[in-house]
Amino acid sequence: MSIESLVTRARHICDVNGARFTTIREKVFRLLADTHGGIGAYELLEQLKASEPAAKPATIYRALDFLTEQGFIHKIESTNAFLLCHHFEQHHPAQLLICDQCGHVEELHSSPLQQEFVKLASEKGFLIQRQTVEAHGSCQSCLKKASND
Amino acid sequence: MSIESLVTRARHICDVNGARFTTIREKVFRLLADTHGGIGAYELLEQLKASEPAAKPATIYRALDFLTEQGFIHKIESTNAFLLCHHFEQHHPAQLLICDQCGHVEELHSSPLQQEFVKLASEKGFLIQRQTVEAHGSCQSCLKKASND
DNA sequence: GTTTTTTTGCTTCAGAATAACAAGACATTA
DNA sequence: TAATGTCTTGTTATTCTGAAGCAAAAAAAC
Repeated sequence: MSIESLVTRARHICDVNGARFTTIREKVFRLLADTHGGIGAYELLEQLKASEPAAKPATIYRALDFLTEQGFIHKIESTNAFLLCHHFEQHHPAQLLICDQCGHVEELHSSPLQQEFVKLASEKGFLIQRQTVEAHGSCQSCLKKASND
Repeated sequence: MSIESLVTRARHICDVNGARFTTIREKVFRLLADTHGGIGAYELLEQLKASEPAAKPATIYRALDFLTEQGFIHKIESTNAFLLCHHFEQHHPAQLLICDQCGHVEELHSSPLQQEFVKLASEKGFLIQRQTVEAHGSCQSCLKKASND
């Protein structure tokens, strides 16, 4: 999936939603798209400053808020990082597998897990509005590397 | 479950582990036990200062680190808060239901959900070492209240 | 073309967490 | 019990994360 294609899709969704995909928002979107794993707000800010020297923390956080509202990104709560979602056509809960060795993050959308969680909550009379499901550990390629040592 | 009973159990586990349940650690433990939901480190610090005026952020964070190592508390990643666990005899992954209305947090330990997550990860070749499973929404009693309006 | 809404610029501040080093308390064992 | 080593706490500073508030600018609506 090329960055340009992601940008085009994002722009289209903004049009539909009557939201404005401004220059700054697009730049932050592209920076996120260039990142293979999650990236912190302040690291994003450093990168944004290359083309927007006046950028301040509020600049980034406002862009991140916007991108979150549009469903373009997920926040990784356990690391305070942000991750571009590649399937943002509809909002969806996700499960994240975060590799502590290489930093790679894999995004999953398991219905069984999702349903199990909702069911579990409803048994307690709890209505889920949003959720955070994250695992830390080792990804396949890091496990392979480790076993070769 | 009374606070004294929790303290006794915690002290016993520390003895077994050869860890020291010092005054400060016990005080922080008790403050956590007095809280019905999660509580932030700095709010905890404010409360601790009542009996330990010299306490500083490091005081709290060190105590929290210790209590985490012993398995006495969970961190709520999505709110940067800490929660006393009432079943700390063995370390275990937990699922948290966090009510955004009243702040109540319910801790669950569902094996099916747990197993589903591990299975899902292993299908991707991912080995889970620790996890964060949190839901935000409305608890039963808040839903009931809302329906009476 | 004026008004209204949204976005951005800018400063400040609050909350969260760690680093580094000194000082004190505790445990060990000689 | 005195000396030693380890663990815990005191203290200061600093970094990271995130939000609040208000003015200026840009875009949309009328």
